[in-house]
This record gives sequence, structure tokens and C-alpha cells, in this order.
Amino acid sequence: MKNGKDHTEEEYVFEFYEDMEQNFEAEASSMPNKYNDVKFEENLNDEQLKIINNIKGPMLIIAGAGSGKTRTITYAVAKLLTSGVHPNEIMLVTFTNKAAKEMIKRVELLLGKRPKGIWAGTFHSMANRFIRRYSQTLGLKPNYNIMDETDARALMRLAMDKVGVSEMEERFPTSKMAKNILSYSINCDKTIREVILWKYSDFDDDKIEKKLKKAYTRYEKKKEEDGLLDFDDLLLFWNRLLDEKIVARMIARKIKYILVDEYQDTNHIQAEIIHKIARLNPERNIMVVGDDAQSIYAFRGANFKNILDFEDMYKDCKKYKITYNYRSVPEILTLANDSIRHNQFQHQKEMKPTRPSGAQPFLVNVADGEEQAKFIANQILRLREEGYKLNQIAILCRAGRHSLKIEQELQARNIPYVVRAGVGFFEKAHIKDALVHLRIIENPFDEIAWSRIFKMIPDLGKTSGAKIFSKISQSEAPLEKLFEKGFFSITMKGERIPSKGSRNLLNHITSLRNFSSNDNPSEILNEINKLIKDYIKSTYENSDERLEDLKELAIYSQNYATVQQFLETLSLNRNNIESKTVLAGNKSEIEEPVVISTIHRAKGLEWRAVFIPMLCQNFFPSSRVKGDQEAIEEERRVFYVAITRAKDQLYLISPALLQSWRGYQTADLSLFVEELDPKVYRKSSVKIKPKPNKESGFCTADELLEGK
DNA sequence: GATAGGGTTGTTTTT
DNA sequence: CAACCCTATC
Repeated sequence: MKNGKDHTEEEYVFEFYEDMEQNFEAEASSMPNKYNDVKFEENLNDEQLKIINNIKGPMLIIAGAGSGKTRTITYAVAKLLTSGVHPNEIMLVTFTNKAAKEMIKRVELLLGKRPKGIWAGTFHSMANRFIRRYSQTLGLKPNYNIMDETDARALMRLAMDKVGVSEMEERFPTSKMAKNILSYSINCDKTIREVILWKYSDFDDDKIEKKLKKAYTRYEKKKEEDGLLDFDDLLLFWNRLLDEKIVARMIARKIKYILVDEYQDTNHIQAEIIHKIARLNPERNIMVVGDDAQSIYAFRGANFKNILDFEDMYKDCKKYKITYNYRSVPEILTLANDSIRHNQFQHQKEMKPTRPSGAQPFLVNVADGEEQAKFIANQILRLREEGYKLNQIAILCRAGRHSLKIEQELQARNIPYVVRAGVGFFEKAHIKDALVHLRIIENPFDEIAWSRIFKMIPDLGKTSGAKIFSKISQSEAPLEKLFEKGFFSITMKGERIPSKGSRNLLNHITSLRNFSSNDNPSEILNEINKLIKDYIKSTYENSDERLEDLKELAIYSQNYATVQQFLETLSLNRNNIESKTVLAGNKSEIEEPVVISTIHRAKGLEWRAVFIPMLCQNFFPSSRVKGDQEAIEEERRVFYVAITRAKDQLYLISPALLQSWRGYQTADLSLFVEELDPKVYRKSSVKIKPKPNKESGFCTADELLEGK
């Protein structure tokens, strides 16, 4: 593997994995690595320097947006390494695996050498490493597959069906709700009853609760039988592992320093895990970094009160604040502060601007979604003329679907863009169609995977599928056994001859019989692509595009040695590949695209210019929060995160009229804009009237621009 | 009894 | 774009 900074993303993924594997084998080496001299004093401010010179014991760091949080963590890691701490004594927990890789990359640049062996990644990916290693201790199949949320929901549906829940006449939670309830219960350490009362009080009923619990039992059992784990299981089993004395002692011997980024977005079980590890070590070197104002994952059980609890839990904890903002012009910070002060449940803290004065944020009222899209496109072109590169511009949406019209407009104007929202590449139907074949090679007991394959086979429906899977599940056989003569022959309608569907299935998968989970996934995928080509062609409208995607997938998978490595990387890094990139026409030079993203995925990132569309009541904040103060505050934090991504220019855009399922509908200005002090933004003085009466006082976005 | 096809519905945010 | 329900067909 190459050294230096010219790694491709894929190589990092691969090396990353290797490092983790080595961690289990390597003892902390007594030979400290030779690193560059790092100029800590020159590159950090006083607040930051104080932190990295005091890394010991429990530390709580409150870091405002744009305060150089990543820089501080990076230098902290560098500090530890240069003072002789071995890489595999450090655990760095980040919010995404991408963030982990980027931080390691930055540490590498500082040290002039790649620090091999740091435990770095998300809670889920690290949990996976430990669980794979100790699957036997936990009584799990070593080749378990990790389900994504869609799969987990499908399995929950299956469990509910088996328990006979969907046939009930009374109202009952959907499989999605049922899965959510279970998920909250695990992540927040609450009973099912408590979760129901907390989030789904409509279903507060003994009978429902009883049935639900029955479905859960079935769900758990099914996962065990099929060798499946959901995201929550990863945390659950890691946590359980830490109660095993021998394993815990082994982990304690290795990990001496824990650093947790984005601590405001951890939930109860995650906090429990790191505290268990921290307490295993007499020095309890645990550093958590976060900003309660940026906690936006409550829907996943995150609780920014973890930050407050931290101080209670470690009475001797040292508390630091880093407050200088290096990102945004003071005008943008003023608006951000003016917004977040409306939140009651909040640490009071003040961001100190360091940049000279710049442009005031704009509040742009537009007539409707089309005008909004036009305005954004116009303004992007204008910014480009002013010297902005397109990739320094972002459109940040509350929900993925808010960007549809904007995308169309950018396409029409030949403005290249990339979308980081909605269904990711690996969740697309055709990609999953291919991947489920890999899943059954890895683990043939995975019913969710099989049933997706069954759907692709002509003359094979639900009933036959269930019969075939029941044979598979009883066979206790690896994949090759399934090809023994007559295995798939099931009798239908009392006839002796194998059904058409089962013969089709056998034909379909026969060419996979010689592959095993240890083979290179790309070779297998090439074969799979041949198998499903006709199905893709006949099922999907844009099959050419999809077949291209499948080729891409096979190429991408070359970076992984085994099926297992490939599959679990996909499960745990789902948003690493851009879901859609539209490049401008036939331009010879490729221009870096504008970014369209959900706000949630924009966390930790920054752009020179940021557009926030759809600032209307019932869109942002979303209609679901009605009256719920905590939910409104969460939405306001989402707004705050969006604002603080902007370095130089910020555009708040609010359409007056929106197209809903039937016709146009007036939309009120978002509470979050309404409540702002009008002094913190510049508003177009032009009054805009709804489209139907498009006469006096009404203007288009183009005219609005001229008038500015 | 089982499968295929049509038409309708409803979707925040993500590991 | 998947999950549902209904109807036509084998």
C-alpha cells in the first residue's frame, strides 16, 4: 500500500480495515514512532492549546460551530502520539466513518507519517469490529449480515405477520413504528411501555403492548436464526461484551485514551459504552467534544443532556470552552446567535467572531417553489461570476425532497451539482437486487435477502418462496448443499413435479455455486450482473443507467478482499458515494459541482455561500412538531446548524405559495425567520403576492435580484 | 391456490 | 419507489 497523501478514498477504506484488524493482534509497541515536530503553539489559539497540553483524566469540551473543533481533536491526537502514546492505545469515536478517515488523514499530514492502528470510526463500525472478533463469546454466527433500516423493517413486518398482528382489527403500529419503538427502547434505556407513552401515546394499550412484545420476541428470534444484526444490535452486543470480564480486561489493556467527537449526538447506550471503557482504565482518560446547540439527532435517541450528565458522572472532570469562530463573518454569527437564543434548554455561550465584517445575510421572499429555484440558480451564476467556485456553494434542505424543483432548474441552466440526500446509492433498488446475492453467499440463512431474490424469479411468488426458505433454514447447510439434486423442488397443488418457479430459481443461482464468501466480491458481482440483467431491463424504466451503476458497483468492490468486508463497509458507510452527480453538458473541463444536501448530512462541513430554501411554516419547522416545545427546539438547532455552515454569504429563502398534492397553498413565513430581529438580515423591500394575482406588487426572482 | 399486473398511497432527518 | 389491495389469469 502506498504511503503519503495521494491515497484514494477506496484505499483508505481498505487500509482502515487492515489497521483495525491489526489492533487485535498487536500489543502496544515499546518502540515509539518517529514523527515530525508538530508546531502546536503556532497553529492553535490559547483556548485550544490549553486543552491539548492537559490531556489527562475526564475532559469536557464545549466547542461552538466553526471554532476549530476538528483541528483541536486532530492536534490532540497528534499530541498524544508525539508524546509516546501508541496508536492502538487511542480510540477516536466520530459521527461518520468518513469523518474518522479525514481526521486520521489530517493527523498523518501533521506527523508526516500515517499513524497505523488508531481505533477510529463510528460507534457502530467499532462495535462491529469487536463483535466479529468475539462473536463466539456472544453466541452469534460469525458470518452475520448487517441489515439496513429497510431490511430491519421488512423483518419486523415478517415477525408481525407470524405473530398474527396485521390481521387484527384494532389499530396497531406499522412495522416502521414498531421498529422505532424497539429502537428507542434500546438506545435510550427505556422500557417498551415508557417509549410508547413518550413517543406513541396513541398506542397506549395493554393489548397492543402485549402483541408488540410478542412480535419483538419473534423478531429477535428470527434475527438469531437468520444470522442478522440490525444497527441497534451492534451497540447492544458491544455493550454486553464490555460486561465480559476477560474481554473487558483485554480492551482496557489496549485502550488508554478515548476521544469522542459530536458528543451532543450520542445516546444513552453509546454513553454507557464509552464510560464502561473509560472506567476500565485507572486514569480514565476520556475527552468528549460537543456543542449542545448542534444536537440534531434526537429522532435517533440522541440526547444532548449527555453533556450535562458527563459533569455529574465525573466530578473531577475538567471543562473547557472553545469560543472563537474562524468560519463565518460576524453578520452570520449575529443571526445564528439571535436564532438560538430562543431555545430555553440551552447552555448560554457566546461565539466570538474573529473575521472582519462581511455581507449581511439575505432574507429572500419569493412567490413559489419555481421562483425559489430560479432565484437560487441566478444567484449561483452571479456568485460564480464574482469568483466563487461552485463547490464553495451549498443548498441545504430540511428534507431531501425539498430539492426536486431546484435540481430541475440547475439542470436546465447547466449548473453542475451533486445531491447528498434521499436514497443513497446503496439503497437503490437495483443495487440492492445485486447485493442480496452476495448476502446469501455470505450467509444463506438470510431470509430478507432470499425474499428479494425470489421476487426476481418468474412464476415464484410469496407462498413458494416461503416454502423454499423453510427448506433452506432447516438444511443447516452451506450454499453448495443447496444445489444438490432436487433441493429446490417443491410440490405445488399436490403435483409431484417441481414447480416452474423453483426450477427458475435453480437456474438463476446455479452459476453462483462455485463462489464462496472468501472470494473477491467483484468477480462474483460480474456474474451476478449477468444473472439479473434481464430482470433489470424488464423491471426498470431507465435500465441502461442502472446497468451502468451495476458495472460501477463491481468495479468499486475490487477494493475489498472478501464479501464480508465489502458488505459490512457498505452497511456502515452508506453515504460515502454521492447519490447523484449531474455535470454540465459537454464541457471539456469538469467543474466541481454545487452541493445540494440535507442539513443533517451537512454537519461539520462549511461553504462560502449557503442557501436555505423552504423557510415556511410546516416545512421548516416541519409540520410534525406542532406545539411540542422540545421538538421545536430541535428544529431550531437544525436551522442553527444550517446557518453556521456559511462562511461569507447566507440566503434564507421563503416561498409565499407552495404546490401541494392538489393545487397551490399559501405558506406562512417560518417561525425561525419570523422571530429573528429584523436588524440581523437584509430583506428585499419588494412585497410579493401569490402567483394567482400576478399584477401589482408582485415580482419575479429576477426582478428581485435587480432591485438589490 | 398461486402468481401477475394495475392502481393507489404516503415518505424528515441516519448509523 | 415500495408496500398495499384488488382483479384477472393460469
